[in-house]
This record gives sequence, structure tokens and C-alpha cells, in this order.
Amino acid sequence: MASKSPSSHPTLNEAESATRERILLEAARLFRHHGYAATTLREIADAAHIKAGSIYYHFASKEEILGDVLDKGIQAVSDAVRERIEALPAGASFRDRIAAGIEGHLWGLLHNGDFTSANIRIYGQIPTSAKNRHRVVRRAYADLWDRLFEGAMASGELRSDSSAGVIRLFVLGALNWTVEWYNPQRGSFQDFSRQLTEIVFNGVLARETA
Amino acid sequence: MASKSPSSHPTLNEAESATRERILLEAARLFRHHGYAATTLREIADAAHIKAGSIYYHFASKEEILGDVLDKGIQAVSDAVRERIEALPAGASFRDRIAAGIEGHLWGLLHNGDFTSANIRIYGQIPTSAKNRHRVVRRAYADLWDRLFEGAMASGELRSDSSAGVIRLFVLGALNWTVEWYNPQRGSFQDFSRQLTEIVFNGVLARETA
DNA sequence: GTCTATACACCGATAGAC
DNA sequence: GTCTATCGGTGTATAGAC
Repeated sequence: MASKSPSSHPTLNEAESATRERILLEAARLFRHHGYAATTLREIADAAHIKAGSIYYHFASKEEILGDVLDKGIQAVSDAVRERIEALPAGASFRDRIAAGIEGHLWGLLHNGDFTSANIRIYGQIPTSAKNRHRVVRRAYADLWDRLFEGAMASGELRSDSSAGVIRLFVLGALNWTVEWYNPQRGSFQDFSRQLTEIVFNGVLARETA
Repeated sequence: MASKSPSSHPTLNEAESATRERILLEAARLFRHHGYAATTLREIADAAHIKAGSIYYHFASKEEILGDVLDKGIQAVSDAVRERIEALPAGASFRDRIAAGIEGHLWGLLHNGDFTSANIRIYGQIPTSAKNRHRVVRRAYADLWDRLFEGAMASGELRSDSSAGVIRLFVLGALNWTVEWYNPQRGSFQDFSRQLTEIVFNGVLARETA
């Protein structure tokens, strides 16, 4: 469903060369920690164990590297979410589908930290041209969540004193920021995911009835 | 309580010149939208209607501008939170104090968007030296919230199946991200703040009992 | 497919006139 | 307190050998 990286270079299909993949991996890491503008092609090349000029065999520009890094981040999260939702039984409630989506989102986010954090940290700062090219990918993913929350709102499973749009922005923002502070040494991913789902669903206050 | 901007230039006290303030305002806006490294002193100077060389009369370096922008962001939020909490009656519950803190945090955050968003967007990308200098200010603000959530945990007002630390990181992360999507044209600030407090306290699901 | 060498532009910062 | 002029360093990108 939908092709993966439309910006490949000379050859035909999407089998990425090892070097190209190494460039993207190191670029994502450097973009995440230093920002897009502050990261130089020389640094990326050093980290990928090639010389700066060689990058231009694999990419047409620094901005093309950026585009691929951003796309990969969204793709990883989107794939994980869809996979988990599709694994549910046909008549699953919106509550269960949202729970599956939260776990998938967190899994994709936290297991591809350099690509997803680069996305979150630098999207607001990249050139307009890059933002325009990338916007459609982000919009498609946001639509997926809008459908979940709007469905839950219509079925009465969601609180109705906020719009589905506000709830989506709030929940996804909260989840996304975990990539900045999640510490895998403080417990299992499963446990972390369950805690966050509980807080999102029922809030931080102690339940009065229970 | 505690002095405000320790990095002033030649004169004695904290009365900032209009030019200095204009530089900080434009720098915050540019840092927010383009990042720290991508923003040039020439751009800041243009926006402040002076020439690039003149900046060095007011600041010793680009990094000093950055430090002041970051400090101002935290200060604005911290002031708004403390003000609202101190206005509560003496024996107020932790629930009420956290609610007041959330409103203050959102108010300070959204009414100083360029300074606070600069903080959120670029803190992970700035030079280590700037991060070290700034860390103490952030830590002091985080401590304020840790005391609130740990008190609420001890008094039984907070859910106990997550640590107070995880709850603080989750809640503040969720609130902070609103600066990326809050739209004042979609309703009053008071209404927005109430909706978010409700979601943080009780979650996004419809209540079963009620 | 990777290298060396380099073109051309622009950066942060400084010096010194006014 | 702001200006002009400029230094030394470094950025992306390209050309062409291997």
C-alpha cells in the first residue's frame, strides 16, 4: 500500500544501498541532536565513514536527506499503528482501537528515536519547501487519528466537552513528547505503554469510585 | 526572590534598554521559527532595525542572546504559575493547586509564545555550554512541579500506578506542546485551559458513572 | 562509487570612525 | 550607541581523477 521512498536516485526500485542507509541513519541522529541547519554534510559524511563529496552520489542535496529522514520517521510510526489496529477483531470498540493505536504509536516512536525525534524537533524549523513536500505524509497520519477520535466521539466513548480535534492534538502531542524523556531502564516498554494509556483514558487523579 | 537577568551588559541594574529588548524579541521569534544555528545575527539585526555590528554593544555573543531568550521563557511561565498558586487559600488541596498551576503554565506559555516555544523547540539542539548554563533555571521550575505531584501522591489525590515523576513529565510535555497548536480564534483562553485541565485530571474517555 | 580539490557565499566577531 | 568595513573560518555544492 503506497510506495515507500519516491526520492531514490538513479536506479529503479526501493532497495536502498547500505551506504545510503548509513547516511540516513547518521543524518537522523545528527539532525535530532544538533538541528538541521547546524548539521553539516561533512559531519554526516564523517559519521558514515565517507567523504563529504560522496554524499552527492546518493542524494541530490542536503534537503533531500532531510526529506527522507522525516518520511522514514512518520512511516515507522504509521506502520506500527496500522499493524496493531488491523490485528484487532472486526467489531472492536473505538476504545480498544485507540488503545492499540497508542501502543503502536509509542512503539514506532520510541524504537526509531532518531528518525521520529528529528521529526518532532525540527519540523517547525525546516525550509518551507521541505515542509510543503512533507506535509501530505503528516496529514495522512493525522487523518487516521482523526477518524479514530471522531468515531469514538460519535459512539459516545469519548468525552464530549472537547472537540475530537483538540483531543487528537493533545493526546498525540503528549505521546510524541515521550521520545524526549522515555527511559527504557526504568521499566519495560509494555508497562510504560500501559501506564500512559491509562493516564490518557482516565487522567492523573485517583478515582473516587473504586 | 532571585535576581532576573544576571547577564546584563555595562550598567548596574536590570532596566533593559528598548533596543536590547527589541533584539531579544526578534531573536526569540527567529529562533522559534528557524532554529538557533540557522538564525544569523544579520537577520536579527535587520528585524530589530539596526546593523549587525551594533548587536555587540548589547550582547557579548550570539550565545548570550540565546541564554537570555531561554531564561525569559522559563521566567514568564514560572512567574505565572507561582502567582496563581500563591493566590489560593492556605489550606488548598493539591488538586486545586495543580489546577491553578496548569492554568498559570498555559497562560505563561501561550502569552509568550516566541520565548517559550524557542525554549521547547531548540533546547535539545543548542551548544552544551548554553545547555549547562541554562539547566539550573529549568531544574528549579521542574522542582516546583515535582513538589506538587509528590504532595498529591502522598495525600492520595493522585493515581498511584504511575510514579510522580512520570506523571510530571507526561503532563508538562502535553501542556508544553499546546504552544505548537493552540489557536486563540477557536475559543477563549479560559475555556481552553478548563478543557485541558479536565482532560489531564479525568482523561479523554466518557465517564461511565454520570 | 568514492575520492581530492576547490568555487562561491555567508557566518560570527572585531576594529575604529562618528 | 550605531555605523562601515573586513578578517578568518566554514558552509553547500560541483568538477573531474581514479
